Amino acid sequence: MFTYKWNVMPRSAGVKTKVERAAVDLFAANGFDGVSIADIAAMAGVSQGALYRHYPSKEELGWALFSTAYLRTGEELDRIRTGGAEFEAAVTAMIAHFCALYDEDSALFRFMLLTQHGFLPRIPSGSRTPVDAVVDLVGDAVTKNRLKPIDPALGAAVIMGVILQCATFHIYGRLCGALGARAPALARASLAAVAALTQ
Amino acid sequence: MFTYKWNVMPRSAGVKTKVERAAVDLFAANGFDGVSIADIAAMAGVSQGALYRHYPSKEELGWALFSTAYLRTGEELDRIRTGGAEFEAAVTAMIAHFCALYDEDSALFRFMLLTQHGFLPRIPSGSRTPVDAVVDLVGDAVTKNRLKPIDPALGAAVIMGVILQCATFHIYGRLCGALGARAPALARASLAAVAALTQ
Amino acid sequence: MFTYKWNVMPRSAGVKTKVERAAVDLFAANGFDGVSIADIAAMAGVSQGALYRHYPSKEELGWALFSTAYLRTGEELDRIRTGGAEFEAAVTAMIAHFCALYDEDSALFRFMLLTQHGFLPRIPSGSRTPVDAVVDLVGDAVTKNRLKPIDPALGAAVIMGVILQCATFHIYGRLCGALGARAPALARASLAAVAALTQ
Amino acid sequence: MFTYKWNVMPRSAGVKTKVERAAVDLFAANGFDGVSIADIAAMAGVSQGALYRHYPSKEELGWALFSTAYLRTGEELDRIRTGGAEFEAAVTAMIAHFCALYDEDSALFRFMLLTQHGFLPRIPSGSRTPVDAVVDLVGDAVTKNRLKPIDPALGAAVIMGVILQCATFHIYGRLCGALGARAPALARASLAAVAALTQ
DNA sequence: TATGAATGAGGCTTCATTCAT
DNA sequence: GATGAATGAAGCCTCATTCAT
Repeated sequence: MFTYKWNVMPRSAGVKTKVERAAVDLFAANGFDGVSIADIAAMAGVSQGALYRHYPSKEELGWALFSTAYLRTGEELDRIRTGGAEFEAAVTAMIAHFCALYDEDSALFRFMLLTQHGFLPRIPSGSRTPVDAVVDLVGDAVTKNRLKPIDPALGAAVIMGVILQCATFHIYGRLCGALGARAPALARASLAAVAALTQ
Repeated sequence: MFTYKWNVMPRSAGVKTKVERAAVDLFAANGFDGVSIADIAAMAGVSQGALYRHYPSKEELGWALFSTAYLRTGEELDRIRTGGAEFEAAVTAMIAHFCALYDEDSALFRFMLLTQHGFLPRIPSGSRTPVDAVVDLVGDAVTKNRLKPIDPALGAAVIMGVILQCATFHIYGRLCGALGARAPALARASLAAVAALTQ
Repeated sequence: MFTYKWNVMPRSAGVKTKVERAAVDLFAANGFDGVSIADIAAMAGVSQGALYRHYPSKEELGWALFSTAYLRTGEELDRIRTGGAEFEAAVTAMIAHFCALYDEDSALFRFMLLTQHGFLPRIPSGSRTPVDAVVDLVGDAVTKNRLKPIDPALGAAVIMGVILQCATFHIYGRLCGALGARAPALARASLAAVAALTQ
Repeated sequence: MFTYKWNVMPRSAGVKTKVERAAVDLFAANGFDGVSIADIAAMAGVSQGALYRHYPSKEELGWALFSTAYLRTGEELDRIRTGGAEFEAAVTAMIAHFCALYDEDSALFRFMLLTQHGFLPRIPSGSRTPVDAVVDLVGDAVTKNRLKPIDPALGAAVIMGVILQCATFHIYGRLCGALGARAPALARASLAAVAALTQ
C-alpha cells in the first residue's frame, strides 16, 4: 500500500507543489494576465500538459490559489476573533497575523493584493473572508459596548487599510525590514484610528 | 463664426474624450488586460483604427490615463502640503481631497487602484507622486517637531491606508454614501493612527 | 489666360511632381510595400487626400512611375536600335545610355530594379520594353549576319546582365564613381561576351 | 523499432519542411510582402500558430530561408575558389554551379533574386557571400597575374551579371530549357567579358 | 501518464482609401 | 481643391487548451 504512495503521490504532489509555487511567484511578479501557462510550466519544470492534469484551466489554477489563501486567512482571522480575547488583543493578534503572513510568504501576499480584484467577484456569498472577520470583530465590539457605535465596515476598513498599505509600501521598497517588527506599532495605530472614528 | 469650432473641434476632441471616458470606465470595471481595443472602440462609438490617431498603442493609452491622473493627484497633494497649513489641517485637507476625487469620479479612482501595479514601475524616478506628497508631509512634521520621530513612510502608509481601504470597501459595496461625508472621521482616524505609531 | 496657369497648373503640377519625386525616392529606398501613403505625403509635403487627386491608388501611382520610366527606356533603346548604327556601335550606345540613366537618377534606376518583379506582369504584351529592344538588336544582327547565329534572348541577357549587375554593385557600394566612366569597358565586355556565346 | 522515428520525427520535421517549402514557393511567386502567414500556413497545410513553433516571426522565417540559401551558396563558391583550379576553370565551375542551383530549385533561386534587397542589409559584415567569393576569385587572379589589373568588383559584376540575368530571363520565359545546357557558353561569355574589361 | 506540438480564436496594430469640413 | 481624421479590412502574433504519441 505504501507502494502506491511511493510511486504516484509524491510525483503528482511534487508536480502540483511545483506548479503552485511557480504560479504564485509569477502571478505576484507579473499579475495574472502577465503570466502564460508556458511560463508557469517552464518555471515549475513540468510540461504544459501535465499542468492540466491538476487544474482544468488557468483560471481555475489562479482561483484555487487565491481562494485557498484568501479563505484560509479568513478562517485564521475568524479563529482569532472567536478566541475569547478582548477587542484590543484580537486586533493586535490580527495585525500580527497579517505581518506574519507577509513575512513568511510575501509573494503569496503580493499575489493576493495584485489579483484580488479579478477573483473577489467569484467568492461565494456567505464565505468567511478576512474582511468579514474584521468587520464582525468590530461589530461584536460595538454590540458588547467595547466600542462606541460605529459602522463596523468603517472600522474594519481602517484596521485593514493600515496593515495592507504597509504591505504595499514594503513591496515597493518604501518600507524595509520584517513587517513583524512593526506589528505592535501598527496595532496601536489601528486601535487609535478606530477609536478616533467616533468623535 | 463659431462654426469652425463647432464643426471641427468636436470631431477630434470628441473622439479623444469619448475614448478616454470609455477606457477609464472599462479599465476600472475589468482591469487593463480584461479590456480589448474592440471593447473601448465599441463603447466610445468609434472605429478601432480611430483610436490610434490619438494614442500609439493600448499600453500608451492606459499609461497616459494613469500617469495623468496619478501625477495630477500628486501635484494637488503637494499643493496642500506646501500651503502653509499645520500638519493636522494638511492631513485633513488631503483626506478630504481623496474623498472628493473618489466621489467625483469613482471610476477613475477605481481605475487607479486597479491598474497601479502595472503602471507604477513606469513612473519616472523623481516624479512627485501622491505617496511622495504624503511621505514628505509626515517628514516635514517630524522635522518641525510637530510629530515625534517616526519613519515618514510608515506614517504615510497609515494615512493612505485609511482612505484607500475605505475607497476599496466602497467599491465593493461594504461602505455606502458619499465618502466626503466621512472625511472628518477619516481625518481624525488618520491623525490618531499616526500619533499612535510612537509609543 | 495666364492667370489660370499661374494659379492652378503650377500648384497641381507642383503637387504631382513632388509626390512623384518622393514616391520614387522612398520606393527606391524601401521597396513598394515598405512605403506607406502617409510616408509619401509627408515627404512630398502634401496631404494624403491630395495624392488621390492625381492617382487613384497607391498601386496606380507605383505603376505609373514604373511603366513610364520602363517604357520610356524601352523607347530610347529602340531609337538607338533603329538609328542605323552597326551592332557594335548600337550596343555601345545602349550601355552608355544605361550608364547615363543610372548616373542621372540612380534612385529611379534603383526603383526600377527593386520593383520590377511586382510590375512586370502588368506590362501589356506587345509593349516595347528595354529587353525587347536589346533582344531585337541582337536578333537583327544575327539576321544580317553581323553575328553568328545565337539565341537573341541569350545575347540580350548577357548584355543586360553586364550593365544591370554593375548598377546593382554600385547601389551596394561595391563599385564607386560615375558608371559613365566605365561605359566603354562595359561595352567591350558585353560585346566580347556575346561574341563568345558562339564557339 | 523504427516506429519511433516514424511517429515522432515526421510530425515536427514535417511541419517545418512543409512550411519552408511553401514559404519559398510563395515568396518566389509573390515576394515577401505579397505573402501572408495565412497563405503559407494554408499551402503548408498547417495552422498559422504552428508556424510560430519553428520561427519566431514571419521576418525571421524569411531571413532564415534567405540567409541559409545565400550563405550556403557563398560557401560553395568559396570552395570552388579555393579548390586550386585555374581562374578559367574556377569561373566555369562557378557558372555551372549557379546553373545547377537554378535547375534544381528555381523557386529558391527566384526567391533569392526577389527578396535580396530586403535581406541583404541584414547580412553580417564579414560573412562570405556569393559576391565575395567571385570578387575574391577575380582579385586572386589579378594578384597572380592570370588577369590584367582590373577592379575585382567590376570583374565579379560582369561574371555574375551574365548568369543572373540569364536566370531572370528564364524566370520570365525569355529563355527556355535547362540552364545547365548553356553553362559552357555562359562560362565562355563571362571569361571573354572579364578579359575585355582591360583594353 | 507525461509530453509538447498543433490548434484556433482573438488581440493589437497598420494602412489604403474615403469623406465631411 | 485641400485637408487629415475616420474607417474597416487585413495582417501578424499570442496563448489557453487539446491530443496523438
